[in-house]
Amino acid sequence: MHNLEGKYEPNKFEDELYSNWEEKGYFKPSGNTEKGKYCIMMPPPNVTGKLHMGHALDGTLQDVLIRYKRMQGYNTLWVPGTDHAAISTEVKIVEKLKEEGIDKHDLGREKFLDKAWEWTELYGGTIVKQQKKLGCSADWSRSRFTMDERLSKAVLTVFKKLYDKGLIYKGKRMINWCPCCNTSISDAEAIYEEEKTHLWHIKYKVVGMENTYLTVATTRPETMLGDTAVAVHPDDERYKNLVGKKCILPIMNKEIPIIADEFVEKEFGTGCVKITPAHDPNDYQAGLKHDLEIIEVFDEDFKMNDLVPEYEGLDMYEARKLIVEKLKELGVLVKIEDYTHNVAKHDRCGHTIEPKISDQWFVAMKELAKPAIEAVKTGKTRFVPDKFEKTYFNWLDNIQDWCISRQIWWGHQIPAYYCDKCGEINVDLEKPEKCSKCGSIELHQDPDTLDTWFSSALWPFSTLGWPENTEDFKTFFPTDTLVTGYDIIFFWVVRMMFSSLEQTGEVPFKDVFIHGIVRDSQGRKMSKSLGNGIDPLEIIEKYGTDSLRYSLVSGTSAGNDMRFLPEKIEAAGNFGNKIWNAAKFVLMNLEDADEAHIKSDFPSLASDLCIEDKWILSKMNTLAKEVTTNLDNYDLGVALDKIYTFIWNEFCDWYIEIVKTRLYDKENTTRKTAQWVLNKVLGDALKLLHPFMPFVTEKIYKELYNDDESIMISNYPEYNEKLDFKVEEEKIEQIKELITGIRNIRTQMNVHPSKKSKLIFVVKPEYEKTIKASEEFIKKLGFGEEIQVQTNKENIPQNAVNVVTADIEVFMPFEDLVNIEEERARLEKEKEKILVEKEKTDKMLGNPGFLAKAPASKVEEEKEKLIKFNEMIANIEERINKLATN
RNA sequence: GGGCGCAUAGCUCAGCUGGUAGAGCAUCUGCCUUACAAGCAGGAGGUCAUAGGUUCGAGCCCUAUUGCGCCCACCA
Repeated sequence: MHNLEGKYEPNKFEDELYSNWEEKGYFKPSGNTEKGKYCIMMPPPNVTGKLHMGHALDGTLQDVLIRYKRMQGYNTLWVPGTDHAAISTEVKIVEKLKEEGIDKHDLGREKFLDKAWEWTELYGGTIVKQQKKLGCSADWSRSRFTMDERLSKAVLTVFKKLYDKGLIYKGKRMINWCPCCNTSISDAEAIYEEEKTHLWHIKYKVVGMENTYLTVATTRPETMLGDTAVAVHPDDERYKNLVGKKCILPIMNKEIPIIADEFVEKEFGTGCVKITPAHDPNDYQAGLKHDLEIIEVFDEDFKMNDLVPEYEGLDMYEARKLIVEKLKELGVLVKIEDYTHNVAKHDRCGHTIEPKISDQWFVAMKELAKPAIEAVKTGKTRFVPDKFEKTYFNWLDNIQDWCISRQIWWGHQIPAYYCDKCGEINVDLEKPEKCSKCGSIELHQDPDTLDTWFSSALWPFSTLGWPENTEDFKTFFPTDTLVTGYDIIFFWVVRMMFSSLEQTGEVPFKDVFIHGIVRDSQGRKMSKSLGNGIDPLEIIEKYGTDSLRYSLVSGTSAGNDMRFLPEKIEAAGNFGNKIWNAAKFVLMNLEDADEAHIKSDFPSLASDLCIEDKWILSKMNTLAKEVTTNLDNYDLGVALDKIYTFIWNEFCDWYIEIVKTRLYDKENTTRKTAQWVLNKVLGDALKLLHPFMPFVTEKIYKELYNDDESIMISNYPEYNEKLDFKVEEEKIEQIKELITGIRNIRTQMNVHPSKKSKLIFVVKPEYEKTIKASEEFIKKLGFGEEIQVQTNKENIPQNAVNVVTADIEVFMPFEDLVNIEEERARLEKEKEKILVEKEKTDKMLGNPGFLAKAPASKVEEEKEKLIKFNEMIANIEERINKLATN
């Protein structure tokens, strides 16, 4: 007796199956080295994060791949883990402390970090539990965290190596500063948003010239206090004579030079730019170039400093207001224009980023980028789909040095120790005993921490134990596939590439399988602020994990965004239900089966196979081949849709219906064979489907094979030449076509299902046997009460309607078929349809170019088609003529 | 400003190296047929954005145009 009772209710068995897999240790590498290894590193989610649709998609794709490879016999490893997510975690903790009325700085670094670890331990398990709920078959025993001791060691090692090589340096640069998080951030962390503001036009008087002014346009009048020049384009005729002179900076009443620089756009505004080297990246560059003084107008908190006592301590917007007032008063404000421009925001907190000159640590990118570009150009690492190579190159070709220091506490503290005496920087994994230069023991560590991506950049090898040459590292590195969204190619993929090449000399992964973003039903990004996010766990709760996974993969293609539609989940659930019921049917009919026979190999049965058995076996065989190809090419959506079609539209709709007559007849000699085929085909179908829908397939598999073995470590179906039955396939396809035709006519004629008719088959001699062998199921599916097979057209009743396929003609006599005209019309329509098809073939064959240049097989195919069309048309015409004579 | 992508059935999307356009949902008709009404059977619905070009043959390759989207740069 099987246990597939009642309806398909995934939530009743999914969790239990998962625990079982985990207990059995199926997620760990098998250690079998015969077929080679296959390794994926899971992109580590934020340790305190919650599973969202993006994770669900990413996790599902990886799980499909890893389960597929595992079943194929590869020594598979999928390493999971979490990321400390420096700034975003620190922000969360600061907020939480604030709720408790505690200020970060009052608490102090040590205690703050204690709190952070507490927090990490408290919430760190959440996302892991959710990933398990998703069915992820990752090796949790190898789970890593970016702040683990071993991973931290890798981080410090890399830092020191790069520093010793001169690829990490410290310097004063203009960097992005987030006034909200009070830290520097990298270019990649800045996102741009359009914002409405104004352009203030201010005139500066030129020194030594009566009534001559330069008018500058600015979006930030408050920074004018720090202006140290006005720039014009060197070719700008309007101002050529003024270059080299000075003008007077209003309010400050000081003379600043008028300089010429090509970065100035003549067409923009007035063609004059005020230069504030301290607060604008371009101005900073100009300042360096022209050796201008750098005057800051803000203090550390971005309040006005004491440059002008009147404004000291004001917030920049208040200061702006007052300064604009003042300019008006002075009569130098020419006009105020509405203006929209892009403003840089911090991707974590959304606060406007300020350019700031600051002492920071950088990774010099130029040299590191070269091998990373080369590795993709030579195909050592390839992107799927390959269009993302362009994105990758585009980023690397224009790469700037990477600012890696952050003024926060949660993260890897920079292993640089300053000598209090001589100022020497000592970089080492641990605090040196004394300064390497002067020998002083007065050393203090740089308080800054590293950008969170610095540690994730090492993920593919640090998780395997590097810099130690561990067994895992030797076995699994370089990894095989990285699965990630296109939105983090810059952040992560690029950085893993150059880090791995620099540290290990090898690419971190062979394939980068890129997916898109999961959007809502209206095509919008899911976001907290919009509140349009769909919680994957709610979907799982309601429809089961398999349904979620199905809907995330079906009908999708690599690299493209997808919309998450509720209807799709429904469809997925229906599919689960369909499989469930099909399995129930099979199990029911296998209850009295001879187990040894069911499990026997194919060859001993070959002679017993009926034509429909061969058809479905052959179909399954082809499917296994195609799905394997598709999965190897990362066409997961295509593979899944093929499996779906096979299970539903071939196996359920046809094969099961066909074999019912054999199964229900206990005396039937081929009954046992039908049982064998059902068992075999369902089993193989489950295996093909398992990577996508692991739970329902496992549940059924266990019932079907009635043993302890898991489908997840069973052998993935492989193409087998012996199961290739092209001829039988073709014959059944034609019978299917015929049955469909019969049903079609019956529907058109409004014949109730309960009314049967005699079916007279007129066939070519080679089909006589086939039809006779298929008599029972044709009768059942074609509503026949009796089947008559003949090779000529004698004795066909006058009141019969007919269906024509290439090789077979079927007549259905209906005593009460009254309207000859209707039947004629139907036949004419039928003929029209075929004529349309035939015309296309005629056209191709009538084309000398086609005959000359198309492949021979294609031409043959067309010729055969033409013959078939002609026969079918002749048949129909004959019928029409017969009707006429009546 | 630079780069990339998309436009296919009412909707959401597939469509492998060019060879007579597919799915799900929605829709229409008929069925509670002993696995499944979350189902079965049968339909209807597409000049593959537009205009050229290459080819015997173009949804697919090339060029231009239109519309939409994304990424990078950041002109004050």
